[in-house]
Amino acid sequence: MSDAASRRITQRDIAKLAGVSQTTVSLVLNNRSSEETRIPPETRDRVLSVIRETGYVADPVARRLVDRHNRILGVFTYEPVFPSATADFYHPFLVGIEECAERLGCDLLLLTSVPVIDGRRRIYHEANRLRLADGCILLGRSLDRDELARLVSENFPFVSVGRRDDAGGPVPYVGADYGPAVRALVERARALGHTRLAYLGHGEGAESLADRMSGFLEAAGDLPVRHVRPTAGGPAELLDALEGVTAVFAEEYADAVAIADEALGRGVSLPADLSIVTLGDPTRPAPTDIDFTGFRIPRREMGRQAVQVLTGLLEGGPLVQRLLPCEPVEGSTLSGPAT
Amino acid sequence: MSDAASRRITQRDIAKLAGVSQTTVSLVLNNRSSEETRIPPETRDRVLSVIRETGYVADPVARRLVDRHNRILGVFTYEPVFPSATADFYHPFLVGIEECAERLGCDLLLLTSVPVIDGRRRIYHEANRLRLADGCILLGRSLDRDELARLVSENFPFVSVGRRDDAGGPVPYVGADYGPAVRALVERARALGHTRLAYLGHGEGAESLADRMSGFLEAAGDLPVRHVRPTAGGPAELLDALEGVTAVFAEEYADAVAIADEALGRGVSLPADLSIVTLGDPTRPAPTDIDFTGFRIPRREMGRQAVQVLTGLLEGGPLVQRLLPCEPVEGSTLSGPAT
DNA sequence: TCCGAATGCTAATTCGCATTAGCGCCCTTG
DNA sequence: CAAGGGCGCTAATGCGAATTAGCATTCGGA
Repeated sequence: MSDAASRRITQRDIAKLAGVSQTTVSLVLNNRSSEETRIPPETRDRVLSVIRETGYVADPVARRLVDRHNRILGVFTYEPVFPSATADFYHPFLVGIEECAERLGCDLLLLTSVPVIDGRRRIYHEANRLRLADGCILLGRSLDRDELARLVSENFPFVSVGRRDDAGGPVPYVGADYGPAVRALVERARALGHTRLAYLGHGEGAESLADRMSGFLEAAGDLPVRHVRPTAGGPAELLDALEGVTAVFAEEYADAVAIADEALGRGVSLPADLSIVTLGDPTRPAPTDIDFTGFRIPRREMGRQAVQVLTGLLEGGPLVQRLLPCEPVEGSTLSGPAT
Repeated sequence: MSDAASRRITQRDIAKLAGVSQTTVSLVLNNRSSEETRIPPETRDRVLSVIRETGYVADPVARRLVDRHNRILGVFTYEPVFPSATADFYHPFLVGIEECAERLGCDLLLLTSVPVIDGRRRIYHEANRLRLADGCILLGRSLDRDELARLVSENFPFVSVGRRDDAGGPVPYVGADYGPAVRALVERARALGHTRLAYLGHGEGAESLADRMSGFLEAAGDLPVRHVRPTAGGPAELLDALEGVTAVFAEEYADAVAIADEALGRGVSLPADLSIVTLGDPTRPAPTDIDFTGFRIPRREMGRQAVQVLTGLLEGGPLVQRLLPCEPVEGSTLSGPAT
């Protein structure tokens, strides 16, 4: 390509054109006329006009090399964002992140180049681009423990979206407060007279799942509870496994839809014969007309606040761990059990 | 903060630890044992093991300073992505862009920090961050002509998503082929017997609007057409302005929804009394249960191909201008006119 | 008239990495 | 034993901007 022709214009070029030194150009650019170094208006104007004519802008890369920060925030998504299945789930987080970054005058570096190793994305690899940013926001249901620990130990500024257990030290996060949200739903079910409850989901593996499960168990108290894992088996098997249960709490929205459809297909009436409660937004597309009772994850707000916490960190602020309340969704799939 | 403690580890540090020079570390890192410079396995292993122990990774910033490119693609969105109104419209483009960037091992820099001046975002301003990326993808309904011209004249590698008129030179783009898509719909309407057609929209201002309009006019031929601009005035006024028309082609999905609702409210039956055709996806949220006849903009594919074209450019490839076909949507709002 | 201070600028260095040129060592060979 | 040549490494330099230290001027005051 036109190497010479399209070479970036540099401060040296400006300097030559204005008949001054590169230093002066830099000084003018940064408005740094202190006691020690002052530039008379004439010179300053001359330089400025050359800059205007040429349309020069400082190379952010070189700048960054010198002052070690560049107002770029990295965004790392653990689960691949494609196919768009999960994209819809992650989008609101990104919207919140972007919104706040915009307000703060930061750009976002989407670390999309991260290679997938052993079925998951890895931050650390030979061409690690993370440090191009001042700090980083980590997104994903389950983050790699070792990588998290390494980030912590290297003292790299980052914030996780979603609560994380300690990883060789406390992990900064902005998460959703699943515990109270789930408890409230379970308590409501109990108040309505349900005594045969089931938890449909893994309930472990990721903090967000464990938090739901523990909220469920707490509120269930000494009530017998059934734990149905949506591993193999289709909707039919799942529904079979729920025989006798009057209220089921579904970790995954899609699972709720699946068993609801299956139940309706069998002539079971909802919620009279079976109450179904969802514990969050769909992470997979799950088309349905049913208005499920449950709660919404404050995704956008989580994104927003994650950015705030991160920039706070960058400015030497404290390590923050914050949980945001989930918004209840009234819905129509929870009622008293048929007597 | 812990300046000294948390200072990045550099090649020099590695060099000291391994008892070699910084040069050697760099050579080992880049596998550059040529005829001239070769590293015996012992030394290489020693260096590598230090690198492994320390977890060193090269600073992408410094690297970029040297080789003048960094596999980062800038993404510049003209319209602010917030509030999420427009976000939903732009999301698919981003998904396509991200998908392709991932495949190519590129990261994406979302230029969110761009200031809004005179009601619109501007690329060129004092803190222009554009050049941090190797090249850039421009997104937005209407791009600023002057800025576009400047990008062209500066020979900065970029690709527009959406067709653009020349701006002091041809503009590389991947756009939607509105002309044929609109023509096909108009022709279908004519074949069904419609003779009183209307175009609801601006039909100018942005290339994408002008393209729709000209497709409309071409296919309308010598038929009288009415042009209704959705400026001031609510749905009622718009519908009034359509008196006597049997088929209306709406530039904006939301406008189609508005007049449809208004028409239904007045007891007009759709499509018997009035056929309504949409010319693209909703750019604003427009909730409706109506299954409009029209077409879909291949947004995701446009994003994907924009990335391909951009990386092509970066590798010295040709300037590409490409239009992708829009996918027809059968829908149920176009039928023969009531006789 | 001469010294010291204020003024207006620049040379030199730094950031972390890549790369070119070339230095010193050892081993061969005539 | 000296010359020649391969081997293994390093010094030096550049990328573009920021910054520190300090060099020339001019000017004011005694």
